Amino acid sequence: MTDTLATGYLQIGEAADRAQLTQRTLRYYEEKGLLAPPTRMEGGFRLYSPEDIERIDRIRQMKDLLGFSLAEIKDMIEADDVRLQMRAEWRTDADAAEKAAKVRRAREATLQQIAMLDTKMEKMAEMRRTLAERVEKFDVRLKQWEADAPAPAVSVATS
Amino acid sequence: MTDTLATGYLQIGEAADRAQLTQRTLRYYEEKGLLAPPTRMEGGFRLYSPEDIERIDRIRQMKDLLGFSLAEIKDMIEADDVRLQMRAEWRTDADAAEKAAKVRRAREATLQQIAMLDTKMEKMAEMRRTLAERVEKFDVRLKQWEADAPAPAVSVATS
DNA sequence: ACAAACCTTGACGTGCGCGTTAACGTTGCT
DNA sequence: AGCAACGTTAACGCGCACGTCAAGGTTTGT
Repeated sequence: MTDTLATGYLQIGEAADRAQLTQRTLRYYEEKGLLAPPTRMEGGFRLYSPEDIERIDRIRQMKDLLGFSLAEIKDMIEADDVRLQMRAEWRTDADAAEKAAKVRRAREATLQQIAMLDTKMEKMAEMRRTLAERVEKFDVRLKQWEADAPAPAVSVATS
Repeated sequence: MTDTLATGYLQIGEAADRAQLTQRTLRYYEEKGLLAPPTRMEGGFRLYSPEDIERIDRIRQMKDLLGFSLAEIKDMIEADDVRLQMRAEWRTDADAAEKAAKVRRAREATLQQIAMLDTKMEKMAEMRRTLAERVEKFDVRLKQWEADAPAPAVSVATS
């Protein structure tokens, strides 16, 4: 229960608990290159920075939401790498326009992710419409069969 | 290339092609109870009705869109069963209010599916917002580093 | 100094969602 | 009747995403 060096760094147990994942999963993600190797204590214990924690949460989010493979997710979070590097390593502007190119690529990748989110959401909206129609047809059938309903009608927004 | 009995019935090959799945996958879905055993020709060849085809497509849609397990999808399409039964077996109203109960359960299930779609879409919208913000931050960084951009700015809707 | 809690790296096991032969039967056309 | 195209079941295999020991090292509190 120690706060792990007073800073926001966490050992793998706490990190796993907070992300609703297991330690095994975090190590596995590291193996697969989804997570950068975190810093370690002298004894070898992993120490996850707040940025690491943030990234872990984003991975879980993408996994739960989109249902992609880890390989696909790995590709998608390259943009995330750049963003996290911007936070830390950025005043170390040794090389010049090379980083700008990186940022541009990250920008493009993010735009593509937005586009794919849009198409997914559009398809889900379509699915929602057909489901709502279906509910209304059920309602019609039910009112057709019986005059009095035990539960009052619950309205469903039709698009 | 024969039209398979002039009606809309399809053999497994054609059915698989249209749904962008393999024959193996269709048989597997049948094994797992996602697909009802279709009618057969005298020799044992599977014949999928238009309703079967429709259902196959819905399963694929759900798999691609939601990223659920087949077991979860199986639960979700119980409501679909009722709907398809309404089309065919429904003038055979031998038992009375028992079917009404079925319809009510299907209705409830469909409502729950709509609710889960809504929460998923909300989360995706949130993700979209953070991605859009991220793009803008990239843009700021880029304009900060260079005065002229080779590609003109592409606007991203902010929520 | 010692124990309890926490961590480490292997390495093997597991469930899912199919892919892939193998061996064989059916259909449709000529 | 024969052949190509299409289908059948059964069984084994495989990659993914971890779960689950095993055997040992580290940290922390007392």
